[in-house]
Amino acid sequence: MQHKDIWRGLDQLAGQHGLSASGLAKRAGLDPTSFNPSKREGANGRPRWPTTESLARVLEAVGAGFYDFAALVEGRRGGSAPLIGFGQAQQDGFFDDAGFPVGAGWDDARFPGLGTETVYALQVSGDSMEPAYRAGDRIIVAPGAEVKLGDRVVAKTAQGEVMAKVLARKNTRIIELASLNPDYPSREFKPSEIAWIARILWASQ
Amino acid sequence: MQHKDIWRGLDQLAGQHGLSASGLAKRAGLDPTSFNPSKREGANGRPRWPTTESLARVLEAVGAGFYDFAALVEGRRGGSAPLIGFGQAQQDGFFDDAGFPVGAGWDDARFPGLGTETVYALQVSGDSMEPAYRAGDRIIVAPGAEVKLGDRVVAKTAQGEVMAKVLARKNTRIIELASLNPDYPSREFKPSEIAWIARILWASQ
DNA sequence: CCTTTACTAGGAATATTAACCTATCATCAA
DNA sequence: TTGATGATAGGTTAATATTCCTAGTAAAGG
Repeated sequence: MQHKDIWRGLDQLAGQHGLSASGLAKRAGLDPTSFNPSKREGANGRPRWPTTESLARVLEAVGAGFYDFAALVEGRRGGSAPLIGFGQAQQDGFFDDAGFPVGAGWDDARFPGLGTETVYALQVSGDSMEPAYRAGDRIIVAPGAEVKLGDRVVAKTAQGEVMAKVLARKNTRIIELASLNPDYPSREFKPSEIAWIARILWASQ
Repeated sequence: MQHKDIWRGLDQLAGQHGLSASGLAKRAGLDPTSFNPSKREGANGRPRWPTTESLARVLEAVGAGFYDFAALVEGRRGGSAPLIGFGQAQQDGFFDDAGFPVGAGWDDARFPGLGTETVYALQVSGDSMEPAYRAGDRIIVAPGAEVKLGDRVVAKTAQGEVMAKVLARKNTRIIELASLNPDYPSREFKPSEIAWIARILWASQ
């Protein structure tokens, strides 16, 4: 996080409420010159950081949350995390001594299902889905997500059976659902025999 | 947002990284006394607000985001979803016609790693981790999470190797990491040969 | 067009936090 | 048990942000 990110967040917050930075400061009971663009860096080029007290006053004045403000500052929504490949993870500089991610080499990856879309979880019992899913595992399912061939899915038949499978084939005449365990045979259905198919996004470990 | 919320957030952030507030300040290159409980209010009772510059340094030092910190400050708890078992899912009344969850029978389940704690993602390449993880899969790892026997973990050796395993045994003399594929043998290490172990929370599907 | 208000730059004074320092107690390792 | 380190309280100094003020330009309204 850079100081200019905070200033940008303040500008965006002001904009969301139809205000200038000056107007935002005024509404918060601060001096209207407080957030002047010219005052965001000192004459020596040193960045000026708005205080958390000023931020709290501003957020109070426009009825916004700190969490919402932080999303503006970071230009991000929920459901993302730093990401690298296993290969890069072998190199120095990606983890601190305690194993936490550090450094600039991490991408920021959005993760499907972890933002605001509707998801639900199903808990596995028994061993009928091993080795893919063990008893007690929880899978996160996104009913609104696009489903492609090869995706792991939860499907419900017209008869009411709910199962976890792999979508092997889907066309106007047939829906083939392969077993998660390749030792078991695929099952084929007519489209009318399937009530819905939803993509599995995540499995707990 | 009150000033004490920010201090609480800082304390929680410190705790997540196994630090005291003093240790957190120190790690951020600030004076270790900066966040002393005694300095959070002035002698006249006026609240003291940490500067955004100090926050930025702290977040940089522990690799956390401003957004994550804001969630701590506001006590926000993301990362939950409706949950039922696969058995219940066979019954009527849990899904609408399009497969979205409906009805009152769903529990609300919190999901580790999907709220505010620090997590990162590693992307799998190649087929060396099948059948547990396929190429392109992403696993979510929580460096601060408690690790128990039987957990799937990412471990880094003192030599720098990073691997995904199952924690089979851990005591003062030996750390045994079992392969995710039971056809492969376990590996045993002296504790000094392991730099860190972090729990895998989720695998993409 | 004129007046008022808003926005912005810039400087000095004021207020507040961080840095620096000292001291004490607690914890950990040898 | 001893010594080193960490955590905490508390005081002083240095650094930094806000407030207050002035002035110019822009925008809005009559």
